[in-house]
Amino acid sequence: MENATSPRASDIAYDKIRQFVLSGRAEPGQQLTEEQLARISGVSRTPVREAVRRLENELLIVRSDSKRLFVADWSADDIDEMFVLRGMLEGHAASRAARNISGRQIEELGRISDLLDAAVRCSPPDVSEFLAQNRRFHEIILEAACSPRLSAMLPMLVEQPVVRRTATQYKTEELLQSAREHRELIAAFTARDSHWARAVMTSHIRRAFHVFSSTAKRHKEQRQAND
Amino acid sequence: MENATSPRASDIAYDKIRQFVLSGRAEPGQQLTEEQLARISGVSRTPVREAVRRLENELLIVRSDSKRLFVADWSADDIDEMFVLRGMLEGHAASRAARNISGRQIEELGRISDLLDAAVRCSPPDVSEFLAQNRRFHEIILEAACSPRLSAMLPMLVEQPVVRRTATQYKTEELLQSAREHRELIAAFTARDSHWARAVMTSHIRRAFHVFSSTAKRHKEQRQAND
DNA sequence: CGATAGACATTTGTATACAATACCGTCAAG
DNA sequence: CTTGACGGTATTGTATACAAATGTCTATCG
Repeated sequence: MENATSPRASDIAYDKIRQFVLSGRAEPGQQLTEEQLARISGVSRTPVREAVRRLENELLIVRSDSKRLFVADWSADDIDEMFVLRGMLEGHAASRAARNISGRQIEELGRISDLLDAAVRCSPPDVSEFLAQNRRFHEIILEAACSPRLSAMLPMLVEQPVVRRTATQYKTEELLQSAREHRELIAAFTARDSHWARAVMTSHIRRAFHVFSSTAKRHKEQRQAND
Repeated sequence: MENATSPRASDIAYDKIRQFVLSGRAEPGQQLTEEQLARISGVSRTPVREAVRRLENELLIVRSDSKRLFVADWSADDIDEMFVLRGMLEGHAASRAARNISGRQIEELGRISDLLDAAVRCSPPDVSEFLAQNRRFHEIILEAACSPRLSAMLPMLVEQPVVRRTATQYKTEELLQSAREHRELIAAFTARDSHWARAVMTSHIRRAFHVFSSTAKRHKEQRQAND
């Protein structure tokens, strides 16, 4: 089990800075100084630097030509590609998971799937609960995939702002479809069918992309209409 | 006094430690202490820690249950998967590159390809030169792919020991085939055919995998025969 | 004899001070 | 005006000292 409240100052810094960036309190492109981040997270610059390294690796923070820190700013192309890569890698993870997953893990996925259904079925749908369980679901698959490399690479493709923006825009029918896909994944795992699992997962991510990009477009149009 | 130029100490540490690990002076699974690494790289522990973070991210170094450092030890499955992921990601990079690559970059690839041919054709083939130019070739494609994410992820899949072990085992015919594939990639880029580029690249990596795994097997048999 | 608590040694984590470097406004020369 | 050199200021980089934690060994008790 993971320890959420880690005593390491560098982990505290990581969480706080990540939160700071993802919550939107920091503008994309804005400069960040180590000292400012140290103040925000309540520790000294040393652990902040370690945290920044990690965030930099996830491309949430970028370093300028020389060493100054800025909040990352993603282009439309960046986001498109994130989904493409996620499709490939999560598809691969699902494929591996289908070969390695334990009965216990499949049961766990079933329980989570029940919670997902519950979150969708109440009215209004509990999107935040849906997101939390969705994340757990994907984490278990990643774990079952038994690949340190995937575990290292996927976090940089599953940035919260995109995830959140996607799911908060789901209509109920879309959430239901998503829940159905989770069920189908479980079926593929139960059958130990790696091709099936890969295909379902790829399509799952791909659909999320289209939901995302259509709502992003709608948003943009609304912004332009307000000017 | 150590260095005429003044690159960052953390970069020096990164290079030295990486070298130390990859050169085989460090046994897989061996423990590394920060102080030892500081001695090796001639800087203090602070930059060493930053270097270690990077190497840890590339999975060249791993952290134990609690925070002690060890030289990574790859299983056969790890290596298999590295090649699978490389195939996917480099294939994707080639696909993107086919859409974005500039004329200048294609010319550059042509020049490198000439050097590759030259390295293969002399006798005995200059494997080390081949490797260097091969790396440049792939770097240019990665650059042309214009994807910070790919640029961040691929380094953790292209670990020198595997690359070196693969290429040093190439027979001349295999090197020639590799050079031919590079030419075909250039053709695909010139035609701006992203599907072609992806297919050639995927097959290129896949073939490297089989060369690698067959020679690894041969090595293992020889070792067993010696016992 | 085995288990275990506790002291000691080793290693990692953090804060701070100071050094090196990059940025930016100012001013002088062309 | 533009340009380029200069210097002050802000920011990052490094070393060191010390704190916290982890591992290990031994002595003692059951």
